Amino acid sequence: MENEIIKYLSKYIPINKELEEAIIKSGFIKSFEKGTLLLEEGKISNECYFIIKGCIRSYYIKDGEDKTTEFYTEEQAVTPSVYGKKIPSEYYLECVEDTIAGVGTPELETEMYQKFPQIESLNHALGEAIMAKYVETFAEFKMASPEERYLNLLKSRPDLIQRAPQYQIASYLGIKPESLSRIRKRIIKQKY
Amino acid sequence: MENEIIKYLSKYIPINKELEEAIIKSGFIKSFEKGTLLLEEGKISNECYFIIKGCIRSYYIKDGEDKTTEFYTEEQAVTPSVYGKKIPSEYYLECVEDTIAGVGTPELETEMYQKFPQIESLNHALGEAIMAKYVETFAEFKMASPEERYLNLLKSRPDLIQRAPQYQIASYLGIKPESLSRIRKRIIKQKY
DNA sequence: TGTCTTTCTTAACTTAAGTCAATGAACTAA
DNA sequence: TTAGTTCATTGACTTAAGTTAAGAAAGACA
Repeated sequence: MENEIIKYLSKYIPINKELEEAIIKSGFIKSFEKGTLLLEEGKISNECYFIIKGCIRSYYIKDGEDKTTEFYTEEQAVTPSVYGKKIPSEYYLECVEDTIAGVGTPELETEMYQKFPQIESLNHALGEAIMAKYVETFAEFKMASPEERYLNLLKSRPDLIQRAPQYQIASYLGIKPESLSRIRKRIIKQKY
Repeated sequence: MENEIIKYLSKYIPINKELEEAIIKSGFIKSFEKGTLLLEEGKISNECYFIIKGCIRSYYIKDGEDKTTEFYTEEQAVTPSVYGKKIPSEYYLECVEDTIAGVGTPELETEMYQKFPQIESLNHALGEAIMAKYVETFAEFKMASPEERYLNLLKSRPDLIQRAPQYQIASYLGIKPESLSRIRKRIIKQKY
């Protein structure tokens, strides 16, 4: 499993043996059971995650309802907005499946930046790429109707629809579960 | 006007005289008339902007309609998703008002990073803060109804409603101009 | 295997957004 | 100042999402 993360990172920067060993030996790769809460509302966060295998979602509880705002899957980084700060989180992070992830802390980060300054450049470049993609996702979301959003999701992340329950997908699309159910019905009808 | 940008940057990193002068002398601060297209669909982008005064919006033209996806105002950075890459843009950038902005290029960035490595750390920290805020904005958008989105905007960026025409605000909120008009009417009624 | 719980679907009804078309208001430019 | 344009509002109508409630299907677990 360490191999996967090395393979992924080497897409972005050259990784030599020394760096590779440092990453593996740091022992920062952990596994979590489905349903594990990695972060809760009101709690402080000192960990960020890089998913090697599995799925994590972020959700708010608003008006008693569970509102999923993001799904993170393989090769995605999960950085709580309050990570490393001393303010309480407004949302939850939950493992949707059994999940294996690299776990980062501010201390580990600082240590790694000092030993391997190239990592800060990597993080910078990576961050910009993620930001650009995210801005695009938001734009698409705004421009689309609920039905179009579902069709977009089917194209861009078809696996998600299998991996997460429908009521979570619904709030992720900004609609109610009943509406998603009807949208699915409508789409199937139109096909035949 | 150079003062404003120095004042802003010094919120994030200490800026000494030498760095301050380098920024000012680089002559990268320019002004644009209202209506100026800073980027067009299909064109390559080699510039990013930091707004000192004014307002820039990004919009797509989809199904013949103008869809505003973002408004950028004072102290915000505008980095086209294709900035510095050799792929054509999918959207437009337009000055909503007369605008004064710092204009960056990949060359200038590289030069500055070499002369003042602290800038890369600044950019990294800044980028993370912007990302965190953006993720939150997206989450709020998903959880809110069109009416709530408008009320949120009234609270968070009341100036925008004065500065940009309503049809642009409407698509920014993910709705049609007619609906925004009715939402406004509804809100006024409820007040009295 | 059968029970309990959670999730999904369906139906009837309400509410609000989309659409189309017309009018009114505000802004531009000759 | 007026004619032309763009933008905002309104009305009538259509469509789809929200709401509430009930029942079916699927999963979890003893």
